[in-house]
Amino acid sequence: MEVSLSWTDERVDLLRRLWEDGQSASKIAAQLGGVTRNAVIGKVHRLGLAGRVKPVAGTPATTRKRSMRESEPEAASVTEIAAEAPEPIAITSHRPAPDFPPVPPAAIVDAVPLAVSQRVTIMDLRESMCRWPMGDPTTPEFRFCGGRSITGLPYCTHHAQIAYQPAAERKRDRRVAGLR
DNA sequence: CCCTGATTCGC
DNA sequence: GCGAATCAGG
Repeated sequence: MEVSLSWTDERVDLLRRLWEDGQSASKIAAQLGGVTRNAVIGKVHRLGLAGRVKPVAGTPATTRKRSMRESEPEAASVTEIAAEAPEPIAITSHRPAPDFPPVPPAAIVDAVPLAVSQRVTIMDLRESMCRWPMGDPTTPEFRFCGGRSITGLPYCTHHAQIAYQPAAERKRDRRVAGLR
């Protein structure tokens, strides 16, 4: 049967946690899988938990940009008033985020479909590079994927999908290598 | 150029 | 309700 990747309770719940945890929409999308960051943002708004980082009133960033598609010179009202409103929200100090699986299960490490990457040694590994382990870490032949990693995550988009498969989907969802 | 979230609107 | 396209900004 086809598991339609929609906003199930589980996925919405995960979305909530990650968002409130300060994760960016693109990272959340990468971990959810099957959705774009736009989808995530859209959902976040629909859930009513948007406006995470609220700039203090008076900040240039507060300047509301409306009328993108519509050149209608609408009088600013609700939006601006809302922007002026006091912030009851106590800014929860930056949590380094409980972070997720540091390393993928050894099981898949062996089954890694090395194909796209160039593989680098730990010497050449940079912050922006995928840390997906390839080979036996105890041997000098050990390498990392080295592909362009999602900022904030240790893996490239390809390996992130493998490492962060939602438990719900994982059991039968094998679309690992087939995204856009 | 990389990224961020915000908004609109056709579906 | 959903999310691509778009916008605005860092």
